[in-house]
Amino acid sequence: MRAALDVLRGRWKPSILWELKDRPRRFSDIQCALEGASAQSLTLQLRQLEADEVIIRTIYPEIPVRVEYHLSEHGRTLAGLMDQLELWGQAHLARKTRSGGG
Amino acid sequence: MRAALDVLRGRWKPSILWELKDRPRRFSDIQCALEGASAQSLTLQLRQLEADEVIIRTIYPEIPVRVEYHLSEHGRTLAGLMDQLELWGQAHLARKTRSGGG
DNA sequence: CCGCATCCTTCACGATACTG
DNA sequence: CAGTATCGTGAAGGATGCGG
Repeated sequence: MRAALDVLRGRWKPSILWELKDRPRRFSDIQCALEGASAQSLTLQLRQLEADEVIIRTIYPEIPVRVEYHLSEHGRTLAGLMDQLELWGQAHLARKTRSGGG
Repeated sequence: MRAALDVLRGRWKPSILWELKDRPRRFSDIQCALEGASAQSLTLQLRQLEADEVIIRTIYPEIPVRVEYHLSEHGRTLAGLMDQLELWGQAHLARKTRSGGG
């Protein structure tokens, strides 16, 4: 439990997994999708996820250089949980709407 | 997604859900189980979870007073995810062991 | 385009003292 | 036993400037 929380520790980690869930993404794609995250934070958290073998980083030595991130098999199972978490979030919002609006 | 992350935001929230997963717990029980959490932090996070209707607070006006917390139905589904997260954490630790041990 | 180093702000958490 | 108010700490994150 502690270990899992540690892997997810960070403002953007869950969202990063969410973004990589269906397809690989470029650095700038992720930054755009996570509107509000600075390049510095993103890089750091990306590196940590990579160190935890949750995501894989691929460099394409083109000009300009292109870098893509995708989930490892290990990371895919974790992203699946993010999926469920998102569903729970939707139910939670629906509940709050009823509570606040009615 | 954002909504779900917001509900879980806090050092001890996931662990609190974890503790309440199977049975109701008293304030001091939780504080003991989460060894390292101060009463102040615990109170705050408990209140927030209560505001999000994830947990329910029950006061027994005995002497000394007794307070119990238990999951709402809504919270139970979230705690279920914590359960899965814990399983993932175990797999992750096993992987790291292999990685570290060679 | 990608990534890193540095500086600064934010804020969540912990320790303490006190109430009922 | 449970909860509240206040103060201090430290880590996480954001802005900026530079290099490949």
